[in-house]
Amino acid sequence: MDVFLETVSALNDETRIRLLAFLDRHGPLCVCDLQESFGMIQSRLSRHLKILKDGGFLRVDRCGTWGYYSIRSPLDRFRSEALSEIRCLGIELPPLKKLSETGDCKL
Amino acid sequence: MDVFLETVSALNDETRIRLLAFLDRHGPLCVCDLQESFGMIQSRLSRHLKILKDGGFLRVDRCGTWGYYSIRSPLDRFRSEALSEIRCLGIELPPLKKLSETGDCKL
DNA sequence: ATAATATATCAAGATATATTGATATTATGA
DNA sequence: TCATAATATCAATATATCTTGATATATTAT
Repeated sequence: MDVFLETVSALNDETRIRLLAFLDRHGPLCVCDLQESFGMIQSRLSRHLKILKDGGFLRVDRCGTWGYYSIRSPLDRFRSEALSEIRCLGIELPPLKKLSETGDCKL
Repeated sequence: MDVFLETVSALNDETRIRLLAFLDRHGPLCVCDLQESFGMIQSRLSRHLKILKDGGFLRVDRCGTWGYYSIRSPLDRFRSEALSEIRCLGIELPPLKKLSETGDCKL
């Protein structure tokens, strides 16, 4: 029950749905990229990304001081169905503004 | 986005998850049956049932003064997958205490 | 018509979640 | 080592949701 509720409550926020849609479209991004793209302050993004990660939707690849967030793969049936729903919503997303470089990190 | 959020937030409550599991198991029940089975006050149940109905999970069949709630059928993919998850949670449910009678109503 | 029953809705207080600004942590480069 | 940059966490406030008791609506029985 707790795990399911954690998954559901991760979905229960418009900001997080938009972040999922954005990461689904633009692949691994770090907090500063999202900060620039969405015009949100860093602590807000960091918090929502943690909730999405704990909810089983995202993975993080650390690369020095950068943390690259991306959709976890494979997703289980429920989370994957949730992502399909989100794809079908036709959400308007901001343009990607990428500041970070992957350098020699393997993503 | 609004419809999806309404669906997700309907799932985002332990009481409602238990109600879904209970109605899934025991078929159409009215508020007074659930009140007796769960030992909850009527206004609380009525509110949660409305949220589940608005979220697309339940239907209501009126039968005089009784309102019989049951899982809507067919459910779309996402809601159906959510219900599957709930079935797999192995939630402990209270025993059914049925007060109402369907009489000549067609359920 | 009146009383009794089932349900829905409302208002107030309690609890949870989101947002912000400040601070802490960690890694990189001079 | 020291300064800088990216990220995470904390504390305070704002906002949303849940619970409860009271009231309103609607149907049935007397």
